[in-house]
Amino acid sequence: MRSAAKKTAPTPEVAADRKKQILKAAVEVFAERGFHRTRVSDIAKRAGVAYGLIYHYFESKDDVLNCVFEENWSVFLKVLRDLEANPELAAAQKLRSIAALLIDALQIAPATIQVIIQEVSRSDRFVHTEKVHAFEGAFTVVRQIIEGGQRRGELRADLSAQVGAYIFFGALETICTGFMLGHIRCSTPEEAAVVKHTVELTLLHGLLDPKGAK
Amino acid sequence: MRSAAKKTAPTPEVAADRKKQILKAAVEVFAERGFHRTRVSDIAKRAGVAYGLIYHYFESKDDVLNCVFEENWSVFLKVLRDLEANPELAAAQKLRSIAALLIDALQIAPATIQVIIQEVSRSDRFVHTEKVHAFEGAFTVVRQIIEGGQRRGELRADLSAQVGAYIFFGALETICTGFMLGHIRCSTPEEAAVVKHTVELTLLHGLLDPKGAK
DNA sequence: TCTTCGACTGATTCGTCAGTCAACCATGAG
DNA sequence: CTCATGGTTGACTGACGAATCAGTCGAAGA
Repeated sequence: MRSAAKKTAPTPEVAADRKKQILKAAVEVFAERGFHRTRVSDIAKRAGVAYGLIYHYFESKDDVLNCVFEENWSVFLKVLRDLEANPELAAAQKLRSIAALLIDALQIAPATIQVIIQEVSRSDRFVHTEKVHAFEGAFTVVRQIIEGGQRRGELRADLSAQVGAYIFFGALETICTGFMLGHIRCSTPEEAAVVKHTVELTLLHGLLDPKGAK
Repeated sequence: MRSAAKKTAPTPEVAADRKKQILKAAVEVFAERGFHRTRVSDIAKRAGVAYGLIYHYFESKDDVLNCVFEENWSVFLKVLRDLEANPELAAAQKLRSIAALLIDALQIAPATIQVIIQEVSRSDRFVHTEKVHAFEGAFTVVRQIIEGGQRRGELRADLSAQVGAYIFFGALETICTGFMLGHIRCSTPEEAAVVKHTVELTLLHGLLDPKGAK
């Protein structure tokens, strides 16, 4: 009981709890069936809540997806921005950290990652312009990291930071997909280390064997 | 008027033409609005054909998408397999060729690429298992190329070929996405060259500047 | 006790398409 | 000329699912 609230607080955080409860259920079913194939009634059922209540807390089905996205993406973006702004770290180290962040997140909250990657980054790209902007935010950070590294001579200057950032993100995104399909294992710290190591070698050092005969 | 047909050719290839005509229209509208948001009537309208005729040539709306996919993917896959089997080429060269193939295709048939990437590779992954298999085909080829390169000492042996293949494909996929969003320009040979060059440097040589201070 | 307020319910409404089908030509054969 | 064949048409139907809304219930305040 949250009796502490003065007279004007009948349900202080109950509402917040309910909303979270619904969001949690939504993430689960979205991850299982995909946004388009889940009915609002599926979310309600999973949350153990009446159909109509969804519309008490959310504008629409789309709004539910938006909330899932915004709640998580803003956190991710903040971490990214902090990383980028840190002058102590080399560009390579920043990129490594981002990759590690995502790969670790896969173990902690696979469903959430899956929903964001599959349902938000993709679906109806041209309708939800705001989401494209959100992605651009993260994307810009990576581009800036690369550009910074190039200026300081840490990274190759003779490539497009723009395209490089796309490659970096694309690599991570597809690893997430591979994980979801069960093709890439990274559920244990050891497996995750292999993946991180491969990302580092491939993107930072290159696939070519430096000792290799040309 | 197609009066040319002799007596025994009422509709020999007219049917094939019609089918192509519908497929072409379908690719266009799928690219514009996405599979889910296009109505069958949109396809019909674009093709300048009656609604019902779609169902004369195709089982269902899904079947239309399938045909788009299969017609193009099989071609792509064949090229990939031929590349992989060529003992003349170094692994790096094979990977370069694949990247070039895709980047060039972006200029020739952007809508087709877009549909395959956006609508097939993504949507309803777990429903259309056949498509996952198809993708695995291409994906396996890349993994084999990497493994071959590793065996011959051309590529680093201390990384997961599986994950590497995912990174490679992910990079290319996202470049396509960037192109579709208008963020990556590669419509002229010069622009395409920049992109190819960046792919090569990033994935084969690594982002790190070899001269860079550690 | 009575009233208010808002969380909560779920049957109903309403729009949207995918897919069907009966009728319509055009052509070629008898 | 007549019939048959098969491509072609588009109005129609049936299902599905998002969103609504009239109403229930319980707790807090008067």
